[in-house]
Amino acid sequence: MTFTVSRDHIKRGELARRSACNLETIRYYESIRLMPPPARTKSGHRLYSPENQQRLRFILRARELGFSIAEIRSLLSLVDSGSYTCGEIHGVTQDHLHSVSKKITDLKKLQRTLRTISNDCAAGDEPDCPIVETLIGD
Amino acid sequence: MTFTVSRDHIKRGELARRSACNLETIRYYESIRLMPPPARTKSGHRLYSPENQQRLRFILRARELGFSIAEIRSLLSLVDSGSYTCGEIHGVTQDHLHSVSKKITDLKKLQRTLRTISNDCAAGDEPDCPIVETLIGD
DNA sequence: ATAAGGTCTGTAGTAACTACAGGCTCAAGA
DNA sequence: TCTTGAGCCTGTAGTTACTACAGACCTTAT
Repeated sequence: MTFTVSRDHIKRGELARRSACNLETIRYYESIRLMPPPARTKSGHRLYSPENQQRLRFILRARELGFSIAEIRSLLSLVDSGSYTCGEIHGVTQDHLHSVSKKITDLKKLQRTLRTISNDCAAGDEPDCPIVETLIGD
Repeated sequence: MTFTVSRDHIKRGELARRSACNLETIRYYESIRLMPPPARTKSGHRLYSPENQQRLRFILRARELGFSIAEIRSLLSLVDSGSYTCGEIHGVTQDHLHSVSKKITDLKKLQRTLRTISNDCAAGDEPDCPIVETLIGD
């Protein structure tokens, strides 16, 4: 068993390097219980099993897709339960997709407003600026 | 002068109400020096002058346009200098506009990816989910 | 006079990390 | 073997832009 451990298990720095994740982030995920407490060497260094490594990859991929920690926690607890359905996972994904779509809508509105007020401005050397007028208001 | 003060000046609660701003946010803006330290009553209650009120409106409008505190600080210091040009204000606005546009681009890419993986999923009662497969990876 | 509500200060909490400081431990070269 | 530099450990503070208390004081109306 110890043989297996020393063969497959890697330390935090190596895990960070392989997964292109910040070193401290791994410890952070452990502190918020997204990652389980890993095995340790006699002197206290963390040792990550292949399962640990796969779990971190899962988290990082979900993060790249913009899932929040709370959403990742939902996804993980579904997967951890061992009896999730496609529909449950799909639900979490759809919720996230809707929030992304809403953000896009909001930002586009902002973009239009900014373009409008920016176009009103000649961007010259004049000391009066219509953008400032807009911000000061009536 | 004291006459003018008691007539035009309002307290924090009233300012919050009139500007539809959270009460604590006003104090926060003072703490980070976006708002100047206002006059006080003898017993220490804050009294906001019309200029103070205008400044808060400026900040809130800029915030609605998505400007960060740092950007609002830039805008305000330009205005405070008394000798800003249209071009300078336009520059800050354009920078912000570009960051908004970039966020939209990034979110759209995310949206496409999420739609793709979401569409791969039948969302049924099956225990195998292609979304999970994607997240676990190879 | 008293009760209710407004204001004061300082501090802690939010999301999701990131970056230290100060102290061990480990591995490789002289 | 000794040393030295890299890596790892813990705990804590900083980031953004607020928001929400607690406990004390002030103000206003009845």
